[in-house]
Amino acid sequence: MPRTKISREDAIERIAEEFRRHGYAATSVSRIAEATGLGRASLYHHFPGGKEEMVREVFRKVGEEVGQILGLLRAPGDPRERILASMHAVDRFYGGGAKNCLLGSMVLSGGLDLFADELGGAFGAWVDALRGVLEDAGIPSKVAQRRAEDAVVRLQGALVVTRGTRDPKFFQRMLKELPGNLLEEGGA
Amino acid sequence: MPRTKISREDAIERIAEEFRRHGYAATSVSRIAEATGLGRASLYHHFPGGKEEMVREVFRKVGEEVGQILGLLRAPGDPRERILASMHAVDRFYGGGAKNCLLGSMVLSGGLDLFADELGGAFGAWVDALRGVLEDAGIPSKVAQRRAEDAVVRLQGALVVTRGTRDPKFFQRMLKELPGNLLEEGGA
DNA sequence: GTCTATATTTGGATAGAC
DNA sequence: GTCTATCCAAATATAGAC
Repeated sequence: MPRTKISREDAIERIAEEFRRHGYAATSVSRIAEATGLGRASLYHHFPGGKEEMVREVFRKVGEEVGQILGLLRAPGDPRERILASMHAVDRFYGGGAKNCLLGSMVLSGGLDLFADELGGAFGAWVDALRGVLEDAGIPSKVAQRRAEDAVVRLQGALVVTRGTRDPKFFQRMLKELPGNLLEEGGA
Repeated sequence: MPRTKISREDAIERIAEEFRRHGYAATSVSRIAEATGLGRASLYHHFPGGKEEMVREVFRKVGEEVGQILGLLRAPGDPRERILASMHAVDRFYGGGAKNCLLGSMVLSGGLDLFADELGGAFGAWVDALRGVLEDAGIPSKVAQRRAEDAVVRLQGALVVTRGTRDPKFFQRMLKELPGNLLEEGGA
């Protein structure tokens, strides 16, 4: 049998799910121990910095995954195809709406004070990548910026409402309509 | 001088602000004591049920305020005027984007388990009131429902992003554009 | 109604055996 | 790497004097 019951990356993945579900403050180390099956003391062996190191590692891992999605937007190729590919990735990333957004959770759960800069930067990275692909589609920079911001707002809102109502339709619909909203001919 | 330093309703208002800012789990009774100037033991005198009663009272009060706003939507009169009046009220209610949505906070901060039904119902009440005013404006029921849901999603998203980026423009813009989005001629 | 003091529990974190 | 035991701080909550 393996030395460790669970790999570090798998543990971080489970910890991430706890933070997404319950927010920063409500996620106790005991809870994390249960979720990972690792025992409190073992957790401190793997993450000597305690809860703060755990959440930092979660940010790092989630950041990498988001980076993959943004990479799809930045890749060469037809803008519409890039957007559709990224939407597909977003769907998987959020488990079809079942998973919360870590950013949103942290914003509303006491984690904001600790990670204010990271949070602001993450929202900005999304907007920048979306604006870039829209510019590639020939959309003027100012319009592209506005639509990109609107898309991020809708994504966040759909996740919150989906979770609050426990009805995934809000997330699913938003995902389906976003490409059209982003690329439409109209002025706004 | 008055018997009490602060009225019950004023205290609840301040407690609400703490829950909005920090979420349920991160809002300690000590923090509430500071925010209200009431002292921990006094708080338990006013709210024998402790933290849970405090948050219930907050829900009740915020619910009343939201009821006022929804009343503007349900009132007789020109639909556009009713929407504009409610948007103005929403602006005040959220302090121009400075105040978080209690619903959103509770959804992501450990309060969800305790108040799942209330939360779902509150989102539904918003959608129903908005759909009603749009139907009064002659918009078909199905389209009205969809636009109403979209408006609630945008509102929640704008509040999250505004708070995460500490830039009120997301909220302000959403508020300004919502009446047009709701009433536009187009198909969606 | 408010205060001091305190009981009780939980959470974060560490030490040291294995 | 994991475990038991433990420390310490903070949090919820209560008792009782004023």
